[in-house]
Amino acid sequence: MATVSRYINHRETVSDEIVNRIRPVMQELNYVPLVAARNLASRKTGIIGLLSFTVEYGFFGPLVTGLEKTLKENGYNLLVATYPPDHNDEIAPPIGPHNADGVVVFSNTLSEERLAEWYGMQFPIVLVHRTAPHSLPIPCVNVENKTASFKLVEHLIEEHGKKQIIFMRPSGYQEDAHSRELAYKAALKAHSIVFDPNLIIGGNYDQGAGRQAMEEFLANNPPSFDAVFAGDDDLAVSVISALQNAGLRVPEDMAVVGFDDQRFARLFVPALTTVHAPTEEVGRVAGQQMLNVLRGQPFDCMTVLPTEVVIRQSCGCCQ
Amino acid sequence: MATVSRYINHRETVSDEIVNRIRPVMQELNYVPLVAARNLASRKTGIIGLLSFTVEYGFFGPLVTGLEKTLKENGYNLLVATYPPDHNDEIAPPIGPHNADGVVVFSNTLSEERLAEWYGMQFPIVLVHRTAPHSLPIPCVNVENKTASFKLVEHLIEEHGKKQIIFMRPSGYQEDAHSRELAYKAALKAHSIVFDPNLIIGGNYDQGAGRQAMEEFLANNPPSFDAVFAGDDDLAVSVISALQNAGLRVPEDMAVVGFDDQRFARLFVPALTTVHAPTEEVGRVAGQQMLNVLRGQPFDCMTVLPTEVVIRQSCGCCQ
DNA sequence: CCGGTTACAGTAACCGGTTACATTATTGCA
DNA sequence: TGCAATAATGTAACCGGTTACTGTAACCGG
Repeated sequence: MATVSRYINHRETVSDEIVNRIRPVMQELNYVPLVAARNLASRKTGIIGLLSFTVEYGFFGPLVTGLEKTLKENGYNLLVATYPPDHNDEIAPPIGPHNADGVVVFSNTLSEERLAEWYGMQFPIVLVHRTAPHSLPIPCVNVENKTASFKLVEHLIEEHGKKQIIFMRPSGYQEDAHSRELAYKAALKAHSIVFDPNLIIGGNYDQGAGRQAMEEFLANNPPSFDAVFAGDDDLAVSVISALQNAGLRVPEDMAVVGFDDQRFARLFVPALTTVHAPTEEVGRVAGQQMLNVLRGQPFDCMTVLPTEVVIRQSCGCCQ
Repeated sequence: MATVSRYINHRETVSDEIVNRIRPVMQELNYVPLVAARNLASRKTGIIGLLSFTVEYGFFGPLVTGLEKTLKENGYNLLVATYPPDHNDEIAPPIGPHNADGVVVFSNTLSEERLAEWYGMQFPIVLVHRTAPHSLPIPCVNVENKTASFKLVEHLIEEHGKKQIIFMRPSGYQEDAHSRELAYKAALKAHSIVFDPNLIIGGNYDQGAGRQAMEEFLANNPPSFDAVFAGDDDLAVSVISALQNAGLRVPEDMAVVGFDDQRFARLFVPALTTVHAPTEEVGRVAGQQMLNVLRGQPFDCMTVLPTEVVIRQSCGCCQ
């Protein structure tokens, strides 16, 4: 038994003779080791969890692609669970030390106490699009939000002479969104534009309902703005839809820009001016950092992947 | 030990006295049963797998939402793995009897032999967007493709006088696409339009590259068509993009319709005329059928969820 | 030729629960 | 009151691997 185990796991050398004895029998019996038994004995599950605040966001697909690829190549499976904002973190999360070897967290719902608890028991964690508390040296993978957002807003101001720019907060309002908002304010300030708090809208809407936010805003305000910086592309698209419904032309009357450069961004009409975020790469890097932690190898506490402003048509360029 | 186990699993009645003795200790010890141990002893994993040919498709998010919700409510976790067409089904799939209690299959890559093998060993399977071989009475969950597609094409013919309608095959070319194509041909026939095989294009392109397919087609052919039925909304959007790039207006010069009614469909400009497919419901039903199989309860071998034609602008209506 | 190392194979404890079965306490009824 | 039936709890085998440790044979240099 032990020898077969050693053979299967390639842990120690097994003589050719024995191998030749084992292999045909395995074939014949169609033998596949029972994962549960290995798990119990080895105290490992071969599973990495992904705790995500949603799976609907356009971001999710590429993230999983990158993550799953990296993990699968290294013998791990991916367990997926949503952990939406309304989830109660008092009760144990669906994925944790009891059923996984590590968890990638893409959710603000998981409390810092829980993170600290897991960190304390040496349970591997990787955060994506979220920063760890200072006291916890765990890997975080983010995209560069500020510089790109700053440049994007600057583009609206400098190239298109926009002065009254709305910032629309994405629903869920993750950390990313906050950084983008800060950069937006910084860009205004750098160009001596007074920040108007009334021009920050959204934040508490369901997915895809940037349209609703925009419609409500239009209903209550005369169009006292000339551009919209939507916190992500999903939002940008629905904002454009709302504006056009209201009889405004994009980009002629109103510039709209987004963030993420999701798949449809280049296909939309008008093609979205946005910021390209390397989402699949986020997944790959998160997977790699997780592997590093699992193997006790050094890892980066903070990875910031580069982003790039992509100028297309929705800002008014390239007509 | 046994009593604690019984208490935790609520399998048999445990006296209040013992419960009051167990509970505080569990609290104090922060006790969480080790899943691997329960798995080994109970010969169950509490995990349902999802084998999907891709996770990028717009379909994926809602499917997972519905599936995960149903499963989580019943104490199961969701293990996700891609099983793309280039995957070799000779080697054991990443998810199977060795590490899950059942698998939801959304991929053509998993061979019928494998299905038969699993069925033979009583391993629960649910197929989504795929039909089981006749010999295997396992649950399949599909959406109604034919009637809706027929009506959609009929709409193009009757309301908009279209006669040369392209059908664009989605990449991957799942069963759904085939049904839609058949319905397309049927609709042509019903209106005495001769089917032109040159008007079937696409099928082998990467995601989002309906644009490429369209561009190639345009390059080789003068626009000898007046409408496009794209096999799904992803494709429809990229087709529209390609047409507009080529100087054609949609819907004035060319009608384009899709299938799925993905989230962005109503937001796109022009808003997509398409067929609404209840994707999240597919996930829920698939989850429910899986539960039925797991519990030995009766299940439906074929569920066809209703779809509905949604007329918007890309066909030429509602201008 | 011998003691010591090396390479491999075998043995059995162990991982942490579940569950069949045995045991004890309680209840119901003649 | 006594005995069978029932309910609650305890005991220990078992799930199927991994791995520390033991045993054995081949190999090595002196």
